[in-house]
Amino acid sequence: MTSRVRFAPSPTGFLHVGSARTALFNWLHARSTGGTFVLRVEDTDAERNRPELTDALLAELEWLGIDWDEGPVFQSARRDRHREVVEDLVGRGLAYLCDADDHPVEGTRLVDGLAVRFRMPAGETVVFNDVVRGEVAFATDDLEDFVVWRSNGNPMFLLANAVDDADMGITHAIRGEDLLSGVPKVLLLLDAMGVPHPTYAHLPLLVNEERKKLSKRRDEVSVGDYRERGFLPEAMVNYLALLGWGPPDDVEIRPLDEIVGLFRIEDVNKAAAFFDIRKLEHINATHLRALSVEEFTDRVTPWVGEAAPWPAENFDSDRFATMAGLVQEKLRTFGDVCSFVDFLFLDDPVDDEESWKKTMVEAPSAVAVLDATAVAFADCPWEAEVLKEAVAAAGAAVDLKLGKAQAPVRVAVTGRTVGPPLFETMAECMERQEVLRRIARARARL
RNA sequence: GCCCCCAUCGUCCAGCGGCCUAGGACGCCGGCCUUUCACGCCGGUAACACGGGUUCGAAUCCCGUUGGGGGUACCA
Repeated sequence: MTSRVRFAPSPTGFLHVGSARTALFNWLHARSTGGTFVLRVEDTDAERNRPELTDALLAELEWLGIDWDEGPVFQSARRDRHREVVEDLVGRGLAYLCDADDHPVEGTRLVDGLAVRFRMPAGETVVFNDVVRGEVAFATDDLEDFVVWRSNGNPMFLLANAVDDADMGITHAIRGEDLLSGVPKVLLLLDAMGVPHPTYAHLPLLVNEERKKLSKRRDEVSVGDYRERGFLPEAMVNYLALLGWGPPDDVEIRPLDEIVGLFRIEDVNKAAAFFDIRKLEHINATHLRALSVEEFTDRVTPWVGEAAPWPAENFDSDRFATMAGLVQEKLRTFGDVCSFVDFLFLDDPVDDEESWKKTMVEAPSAVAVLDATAVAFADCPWEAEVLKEAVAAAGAAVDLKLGKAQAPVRVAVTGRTVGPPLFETMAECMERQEVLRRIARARARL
């Protein structure tokens, strides 16, 4: 039998990184076993359900490259079927009506104002074998009669979940560990319906630095936020795959299709995993460097658009394209790009205080280097190699190697100690007069 | 409170009874390379929670303790 898995998010309007990891592991299992990946939107809570929230969710999945074979199926559209199952349960005495005070009510007709509770059998043990956790057992005596149908005429998610998994032929339910304790109830429902159980695999939770489940309130959990900060989808899924699973050959950074070939749901480990953004950044930077210059330039361009710190009319796409190749290997995320190229499009470079202090105030030779450089730059050929020699000579005159000598020039021209290769940048992207003006501007401040 | 789950470097992953004086990656600390930073390379730091068993032999199996987490809604 070929596997059928499902990702069943509730429509919250954004994709949580934990949900994305769950979706990814389901997808990986489907793709690595030739199975089917079904998308199901669990929107039984009508009050919170809005179509645009689902759209946002699907867009993020698509961005990550997680595609689905069936769906999205909306649970709310299956209400009649859920009701039918509940009525059957009530009819057979396996569930009963109850009022707002939770008092049982005689009768078998589902009416507004009355909820339905499933009758928990006494003295039984529900056992199941979880793919990642092994055998798990619950005593029914520890469980209470639970609501399967709400008094407002909608099914509870446990009921809808059980019915839909059964009807859709789901073979593997792969999801977060926070849902583990709901399993016995679902199993009892499945038994009552007389259908087989899917195989469960409960993934370890993603936690924050306090080892608590990632929360929307205090943690950065939105996949969309990472996208907007300039993370690549291929880096995002690569990192997510590493949370709770590891490749057998220890090669962590690799394309998704390779992971598909290596992934096995039974290799997933049990312990909670900390979402470490520093490692994500490292993986992102590595994927970034692997891009061709053309593709890098193409994909980074949105980050030098509207949000950029310079006047829009100053932007020059040709100069930026030249610069792109020089900064690609230095970025960790696309979001970093402006700080590497802003000096090209700003009327005056930013004056980074730390940089100024270190290379100008605390460097006694700064004045000499700047003056000598200005003289040399005034009428030399405007080529990287020539500019480099000029600064080297200016430095040598005061006993400084090129590394030290270029620092004040770099800060005068770009505003910062950190940036792209200086001489190439000046030769290829800047006018001689502008460079001289900036050197003079810095000189005037000393 | 009750139920369930978890426990290897700061972090993620490897280890599934002997190959472990515990391996890889991120981070961190040195060094090299170098026009800054970054990249790359070299080296270093750092862990089997504790206590009992089982076994010739345990990070690996069992029990307990401690610690952490999740669940306990007419949310999903």
